[in-house]
Parts: sequence; C-alpha cells; structure tokens
Amino acid sequence: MIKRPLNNYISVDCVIFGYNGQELQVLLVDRTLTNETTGESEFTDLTLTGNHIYEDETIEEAAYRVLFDLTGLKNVFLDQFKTFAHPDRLKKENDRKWLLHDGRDPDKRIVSIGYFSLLATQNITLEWKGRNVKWVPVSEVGELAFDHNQILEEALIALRNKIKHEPIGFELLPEKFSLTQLQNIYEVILSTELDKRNFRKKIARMKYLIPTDEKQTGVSHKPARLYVFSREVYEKTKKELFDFTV
Amino acid sequence: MIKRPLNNYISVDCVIFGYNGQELQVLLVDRTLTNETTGESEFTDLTLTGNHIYEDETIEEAAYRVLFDLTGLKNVFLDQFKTFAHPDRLKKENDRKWLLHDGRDPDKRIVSIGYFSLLATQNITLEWKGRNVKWVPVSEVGELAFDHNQILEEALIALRNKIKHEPIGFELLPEKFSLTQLQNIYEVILSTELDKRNFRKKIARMKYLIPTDEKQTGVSHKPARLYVFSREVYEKTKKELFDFTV
DNA sequence: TATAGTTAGTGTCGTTTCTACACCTTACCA
DNA sequence: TGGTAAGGTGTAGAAACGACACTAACTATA
Repeated sequence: MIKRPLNNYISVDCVIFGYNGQELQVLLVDRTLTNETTGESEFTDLTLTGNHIYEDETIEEAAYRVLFDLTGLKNVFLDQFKTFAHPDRLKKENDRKWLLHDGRDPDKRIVSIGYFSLLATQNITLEWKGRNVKWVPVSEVGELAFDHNQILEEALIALRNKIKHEPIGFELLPEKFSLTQLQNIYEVILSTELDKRNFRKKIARMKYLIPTDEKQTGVSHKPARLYVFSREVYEKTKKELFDFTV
Repeated sequence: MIKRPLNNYISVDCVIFGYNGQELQVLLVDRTLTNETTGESEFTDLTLTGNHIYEDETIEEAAYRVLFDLTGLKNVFLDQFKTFAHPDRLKKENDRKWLLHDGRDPDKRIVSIGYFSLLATQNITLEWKGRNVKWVPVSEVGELAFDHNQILEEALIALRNKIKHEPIGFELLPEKFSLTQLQNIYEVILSTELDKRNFRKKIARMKYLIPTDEKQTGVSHKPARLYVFSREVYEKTKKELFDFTV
C-alpha cells in the first residue's frame, strides 16, 4: 500500500446520523488514552468520526472515505454544513494529552470542516482505526472530546433547517419505507407531533414520493404500504419557494 | 503597531453583496501584477475580498475585520456559507505568479472559509491594502482570480436559499425602507417577478415589518411609506416551518 | 396654476392549503 | 375467532395563494 502524504492542518469531522426506528442517533468513537508505562487508562471519552485529509484529496473525498471505511457504502447523503477553526478548539487538557500522545502538536491550529451524513443502515464497522464505534441516541450524548459537542449541535441545527425545506428524511430509511416511518423521522428530528392524516395529505401532493405495491413483512399487525423516493420526479417538479418564515 | 502572527494556511473570503436600487452587486478588488524589472503590468483581474487570519483570531473575527476595513461598519450581516479547500484552487498560472510575487508558496494548500455579507451602504473604502475596490453588478462579473467565480456562485446559492426562508432582504437596505425597495430586492435576488398587492399582503402578515409614520423624501412622485424591521418581534413570533418543497 | 408624469397604495374572488378531529380496516397471534 | 396493534381514510372552517386594475399623492414644467 502506498502511503499518501497527509495534510496535517485540515481535517473533516463527520456527524453521522442514524435512525433506529425510535430515536435519532449519532455515530461516536471511543477515545481512550493509555498511559504507556503503567498501561492504565488515563481517561476515556467519545469523539465524532473525523479524519485528516491526504495532500491530494478534496475535503469531500475525505469525508466520503470516512463514511466508506465505516459502512462500506458509497452513495451516502453528505452535506458540508460548517467549518470550525477556533484557536482553542483542541486545547482542553485531555485533548492536549491525546494529541501529544499521538505525536501531534497540540498548539497547532487545525481547521475542521464539518459534514453531516444520514445513514439508512445500522450496519457499521465495529472497529475503526483500532477504536470502538457505536450508535448513541442524540439525546443521550454526554461531554465529547475537542469541540465535538459544538459541532454536533451545529450539525443538528443544519439538519433541522435542511429537512424543513428539502426532501432528505428518507435518507435515514431503507429504500422502501412506510409513511409512518417517515412521519416519525420528522417528529423526532423536529421535536414535534404531526397529524397522521394531514401528513399523508401533504405526502400525496409530493409526486416524488411514490407508493409501491409492496407491503411491510414480519410485523404483527396490518402491514403498511411501502413508498419510494424518485429523485427524477423531484428534480422535475420542485419549484422555488419564497416564504420567509412568519 | 504590534504585528500579530499570521496563520498562513487559513483564510477567509468575503462575498460582499450590495444593492444600488437596481441590481445586486458584489464588491471586488483589483489585482494587478507588476513586473518588477520592466514596471509593466503582467496581468490585471479581480478578486473577492479575502484575507488571512491572525494566529489568535477566530475566522469570524477575521471576516468582520475585512468588513470593517472596507466599510468602517461593525454590525453587518455575515454568514458562513461554505469552505473551499480544493488542492488546485490556487493553481492557475496567474495565481501562481501572484502568490510567488507575494512571497507565498503556490504549492501550499490554503483553506478558505467563505462568508457572505449584505451591506446596506454603497460607501466603501476606495482602496484596500493598496488595491482599488469597486462594486460590480453580479450579472457582469467576468473571470475572477483563484476559485473566486466558484465561491461567488456558491455564495449566490446560499443567499437565495437563505432569503427564501429568513428575513434578511432588508439587510441590503437602509434602516427605513419602502416596500417597493424590498420587493425589488426579492425580485432581483430570486430572478422572479412578484405581484405588488400579493407581496404587500404577505408583508402585512409579518408583524416584524413595521410601518413608520415617515415617508420618502426627495422623490418626484407620491412618496412611499417607510418600514422598519424589528428583530425582537421577529424572534418572538417566528415559528418553525415544516414544508419541504414540492 | 393646471396638467402630465410617476410611483404608491388598495380589494375581490376563486382555488389551494392548513388544521383539527374519529372511526373502520387489516393482518397477526393466542 | 376474538383481541391487539397499527394502517388508512374524509370533512369542514380558516388561512393563504394567485390573478387582476384602478385611484391617490406628489413633483416638475408649461
């Protein structure tokens, strides 16, 4: 394998959202600093999935690479939402220790470009760069490493804004999904409750959400009809809105 | 004056929009490379207003600094919209020459964080860092330096998206403005035509656009009533939308 | 001082969308 | 075959939308 030269002052952080049928989740990675002489853990906490980029790589390619390494998937929803470069963003005590241990200069300023991603699968690699990976409900996220709480917060803001105006909810669902699943996505992300009948009337107007002949299987109640999203129809029928919020 | 250390791999580029009553404009800066031996100009073109940041400065502070240097204003609308870091973004021939002449390494990769700004004044400094500054109608912008055409394009996309959902149009107008002025802003930015009566009905529903008792002066026709935007009212009355575009 | 020129400002009607609200249907399972 | 659990549907009143044309107010100038 050929080593490609790293650019060590640019990184991407990917806020990877998932949905388990109940809650919005985010993918986090264990960070444990082991004292080399005693072998004991100095601290352990969690980070977002981030990565440096290669010198000849675009930031978007780097973000897709992170996603591919975690999931094996290539066509994943990905959106650059904000960039973080505060001079103190890596300067908490544990962060400095971690960087030093990793052979990096904790005083060096690193720009991190934030992407958020919506995954339709819970199937992720369990180990990434030798570290454990897991889903954590967004509501249960505690204190994260670096400025990752802030990055997560901004990712949520970007997600909520985007989902209000663009059809992206089903990126968190399998290709074929039920309207109840979709409604739940909106309810969870926007912390709101929606009326089932009104929601369905709205969906019926969106010609790009197309009912199939298939139904749910393996449920112990009336199975729901499954829908698919058609990007072609969406691109054809979308119109521009002018409606700054009252 | 104390020299603060520069961070030479992070920069901000500010896409500064203005409105002259007719068109959307963007602020551009002359870039002329003078051959040191012959004294002749090797090329001349235009750039956006960008700047490196100081080592202890946040990127937002740097963007505000650029705006302040150009306008003397401090409370200007500013929005971080996208970050540009393509490996080849500074590698056009003229760009390499310019960087070399400036004592910088053209092979070094520089991340640029894009901000767009809306200015309510046409009063700008005429010279900035020894370079001429001028307003150019967006429709008449030719080929710019570096990747600045792309940055401008993305800024326009961000502006159009934002203005559809958030009340920011009047950031391009004086504190007190007429509804016709406001309508023109929307028409120009969204390349659309709006019905005057329907526009005004919509405005009437937005309680944060408040009519004053004042009228235009110095116009040779019926003077229009002036309105002001109230941020307090806006923050109180805004509600969340859920309406992904049909 | 009357008039021409210019922009401001306003109402209605038919259509679409919004909101609130309750019951029957379908399938599985015990 | 009856209980359980979610799926799926319609209506009516209110609000917003889009299309459409005339009068009002002010200035300049003849």
